[in-house]
Amino acid sequence: MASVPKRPTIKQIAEETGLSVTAVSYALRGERVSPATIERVQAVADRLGYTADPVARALRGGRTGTIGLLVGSLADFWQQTLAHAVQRELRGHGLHTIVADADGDPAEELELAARLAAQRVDGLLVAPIGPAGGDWTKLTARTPTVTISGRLPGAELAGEVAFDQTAGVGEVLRHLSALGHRRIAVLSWAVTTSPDRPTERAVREQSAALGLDCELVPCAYSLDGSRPLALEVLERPDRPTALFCLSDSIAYGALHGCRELGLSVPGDISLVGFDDHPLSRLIAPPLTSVNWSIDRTARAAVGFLVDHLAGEPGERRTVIAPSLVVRDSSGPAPG
Amino acid sequence: MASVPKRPTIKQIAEETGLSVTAVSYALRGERVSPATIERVQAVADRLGYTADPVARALRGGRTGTIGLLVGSLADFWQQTLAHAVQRELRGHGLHTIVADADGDPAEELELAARLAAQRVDGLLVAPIGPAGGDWTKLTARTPTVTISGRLPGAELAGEVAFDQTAGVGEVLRHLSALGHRRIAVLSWAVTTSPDRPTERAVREQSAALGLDCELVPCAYSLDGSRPLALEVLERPDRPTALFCLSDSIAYGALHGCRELGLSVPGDISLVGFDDHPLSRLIAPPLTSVNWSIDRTARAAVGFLVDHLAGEPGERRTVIAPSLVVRDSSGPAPG
DNA sequence: GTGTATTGGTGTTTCGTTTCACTGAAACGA
DNA sequence: TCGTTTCAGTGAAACGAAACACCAATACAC
Repeated sequence: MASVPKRPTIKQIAEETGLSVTAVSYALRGERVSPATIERVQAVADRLGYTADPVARALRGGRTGTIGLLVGSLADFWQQTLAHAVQRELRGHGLHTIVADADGDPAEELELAARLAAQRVDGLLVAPIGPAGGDWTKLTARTPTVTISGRLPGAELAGEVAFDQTAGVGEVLRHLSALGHRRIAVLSWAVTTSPDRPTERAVREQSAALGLDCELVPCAYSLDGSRPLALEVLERPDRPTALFCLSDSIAYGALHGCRELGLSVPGDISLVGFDDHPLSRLIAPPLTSVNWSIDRTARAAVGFLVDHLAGEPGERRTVIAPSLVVRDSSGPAPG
Repeated sequence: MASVPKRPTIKQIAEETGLSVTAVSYALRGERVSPATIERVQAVADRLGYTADPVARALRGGRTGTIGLLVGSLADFWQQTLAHAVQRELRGHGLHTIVADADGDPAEELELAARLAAQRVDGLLVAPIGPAGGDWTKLTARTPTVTISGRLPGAELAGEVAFDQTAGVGEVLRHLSALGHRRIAVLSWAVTTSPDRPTERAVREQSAALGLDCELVPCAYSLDGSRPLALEVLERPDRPTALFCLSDSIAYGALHGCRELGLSVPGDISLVGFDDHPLSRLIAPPLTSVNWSIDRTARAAVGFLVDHLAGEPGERRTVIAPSLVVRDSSGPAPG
C-alpha cells in the first residue's frame, strides 16, 4: 500500500516557521501575535494547504460550525424538501449541516440524534416523524435543540417550530364537508394511533362538530408504504368518498392505488394531501393539499438555533399557519 | 445557566470500578481482560449510559463507523432519492451516514467532501452534479472514495458506479427520432457546456448519426431553476418539437413552463426525462424517462466501499444500464 | 527446579488543537 | 531611573479514547 500523505498539522507549521505551536495557533486566528508573524504563518499555512482539524478542535471543546439535522425519514418528500431548505438556510449563516435519517423508525431517532451530538455539532434540528420515543432530557440539556413539528419526551428546547395542525385539519374537513363528503378516511403517517396526538384529536373533534364520519387509518410515511394501505381502504364495500392523507407522500401512494383500481379522482373519490409538495401541482389530477411554507419553517428553525447560540434571549416558538390549496383532486361527493 | 451534565467518560467508569482506564477500554471491547471484569465494567457502563465518544476515538485514529455522502444538490429529486437509498443500504451494513449538500455549486463539492473527511468518516460516497472542480488527489488518497456518476479530477478511487449515458441518450434519441422529431433541445443540468463530457458527446455524436438537429442548453439542476430556461426555449419562434431533459427535476420545471404557455404535451411538444423519479408516473402527462435503478446504484456504491474497507481485492467498477420507460409525455412530432 | 508462555492487568504516550499561566523584553509616564 | 503595562511569545495541561510497552503472578513443559 502506498504511503498516504497525512494532512498538514499545526505542528508542521510551527517547525517550518520556527515558532511554537501556541504562537501558530494564535496567529492563525490573528490574535495576540505580531502582524509580521501572522503573515509568515499564513504564508506557510497556505502553501501547505492547512486547515484546522475539526475533530481535534471539537475534542478540546468549542464550536464546530456544524449543525446536525435529524429527519424522521428521508423517504418522505416533505422531509426531503425540508432537508434541503434547512441546509441552504444554515449555509446562509456560515454553518454546515450534516443530515441523519432515522428511516421511519421512531426508536432510532434518539440514538441517531445522540450520535450527531457526539460528533460535536453546535446544535440540533430535529424533525421527527410520528411520536418520538425515549428520554431526550440529557441530550437536549447538552446540545441546543430546536424541534420542527413534533415533541420530544423530556426535551428542554432551544426553540420550537410548530404547525397549526388543528387549523389545517379544520380547513380540509370543512372543504370536504362543503363538497358533500360524509364518509372520510384519514391516512396518517403514524404507524400506530394515539388518541391524544394533536392531529388525531383535531380530526376527532372537528369531524364530530361537522357531523362527519372520519376513520383514522394508521399508515406509513412513504409512497410505497402507503399504497397497500390505501388499497385496503379503497377495496372495502363501504368505501369512503374522500381520502384525507396527512402527507403528500401518502397521497401519492393513494393516488397510485386509485389508478390501479380504476377509480376516478375526484369522480369516484376525492383526495387531499397535507404538505403541498412542489410536484403536487404537476401530478394528475393536481393535488388539493395544505401548504405549510417550508421556507418559513426552515428560516424560523435555523433562526431560533442561531439566536440561541449567539446567547440572545427571547421567545423561541412559532406556529406555522396552514393554507389550503384547492386543486382538482377534490370534488363533489359522488351519488 | 444551569450546570450541564457531561456525558460519561471512560475515566468515570474506571473510577467507579477501581480499574485503570486502559482496562476499561479493553473490557468495553471484550478483549484481554477476565470475563468477571468485563461484566463488572459493562454493568457500570450501562448504568451510566456510557457510549464511546466518537470524536476522541476518531482523533486517535481508527474506524468511526460513519460514511460521508456528498451530493451535488439535495434540490434535485434524483439525488434526494439516492440519499435515502444510500442511507438505508449503509444501515444494512451497520454503518451510519452523514449527508452533505453542495447545493448545486460544483466549487463547493471538494471543500465539503474535505470537511466530511476531516470529520473522520471511514469512507466517502460522492455523487457530484455537473463537472466537479478542484484537485481530489490528496483527499481520495487519504479517504476511500466511491463516485456515483461523475469523475473527480485527480481522484484515486476505491470504486466507481457509472451510468451508461451513451446508451441512455441513444435510447431517448432513437425514440424521439422514431416519433418523427428532428429539432430537439437538450436541457442539461450543467451550468456550462463542456464538449468532452460523455453525455454531451453522446448527444452530439448520436444526433448527428440520426440526422437530428439537437441543441444543448445549459440549464440548472432544480425545478425552479429550470423553468425560466425552459420558457426561454419554448418561446422561440423556431421552437423545437421535443425537449430532452437530462434530469427529471428539469423535466418537471419544463412541464411547468409548457403549462404556463398553454402548450400541450405531447401534442405541441414532447418531453422526456432522465431519472424516472417515482413521481414521474403520477404527473400529467406521465413522463417518459430513462430509469437507472437507484437501488442497484446504491447497493453497488455501498458494496464497493464496504469491500474496500474490508480489504478485499477486486474490480470495483460497474456500469448501470439505462432502461427507457415510455409513457405519455412523448408522442409524434406535430405537423 | 528452572525456563517460558499466558493471563490480567497498569502507566504513559499519542492524536491535533486550544488555552491558561507564565516570562523576557520593550515602552512608557513620572 | 524606577515601577508598571503591554507586547510577543513559550510550556504544559486538557479534551477522551486507544494502544504500546511493561510487569507481576500464575501455569505449564521438560
